[in-house]
Amino acid sequence: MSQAYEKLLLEAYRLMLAAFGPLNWWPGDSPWEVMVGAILTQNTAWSNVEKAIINLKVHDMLDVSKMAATPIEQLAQLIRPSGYYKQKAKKLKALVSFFQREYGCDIDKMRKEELPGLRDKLLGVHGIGPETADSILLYALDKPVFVVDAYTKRISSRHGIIPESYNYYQTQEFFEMHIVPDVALYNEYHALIVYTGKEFCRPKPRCTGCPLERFNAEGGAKCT
DNA sequence: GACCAGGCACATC
DNA sequence: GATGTGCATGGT
Repeated sequence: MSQAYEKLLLEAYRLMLAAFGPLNWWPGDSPWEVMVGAILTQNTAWSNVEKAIINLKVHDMLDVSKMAATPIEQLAQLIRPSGYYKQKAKKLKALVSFFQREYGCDIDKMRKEELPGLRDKLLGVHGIGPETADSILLYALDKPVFVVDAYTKRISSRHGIIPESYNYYQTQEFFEMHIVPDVALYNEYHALIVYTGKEFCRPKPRCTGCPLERFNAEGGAKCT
């Protein structure tokens, strides 16, 4: 483990936490709601996901067996505000089947499973890719997995911490290599990155006021 | 009206 | 294994 990167990443965390945190993620009342939210938020603003989840709740559809019994077209209409609604309805159905088949809808049974295997099983479900799998592992199942998203890559590459060319797994390995595996820490770290990214690290950057401005100078890299 | 949002599956090379 | 494309709503 590189001491320098360890220190750098903890300092970035400290700065973001001082500015915004703690954020107490994931916004959801139950592990199942977290899993559903993880699908719905794919490439979508969370405000739109909230509308879809409210629809599900109002129709008493945030329930595994009821979701299973509901026609996919009806499910799709309920989640329409979250965008890509036909695809996401199919993905939710796949998640429901998986949760029923593998765990009998028992979240504790799922939580007891070991990491490499559990992750691979999630990745085998239609609609669950690396980020969705890791979000579920960390935020619904309390596994010490560092979640990488567009903001994670953008922020860390703009600050010169990782090369822009790093893919999901290279980025994840870097963070997990330099930050001690701790569920609460990984939880808050990812939340802070997303929050900071939303505010200050958009594709067309305007980084004034970013809590990592001081970090720029110290790290020798600019958020351009 | 353009751009963006807490990706993924699938086709193609 | 890397790269390109379709998917869709709602806020700024």
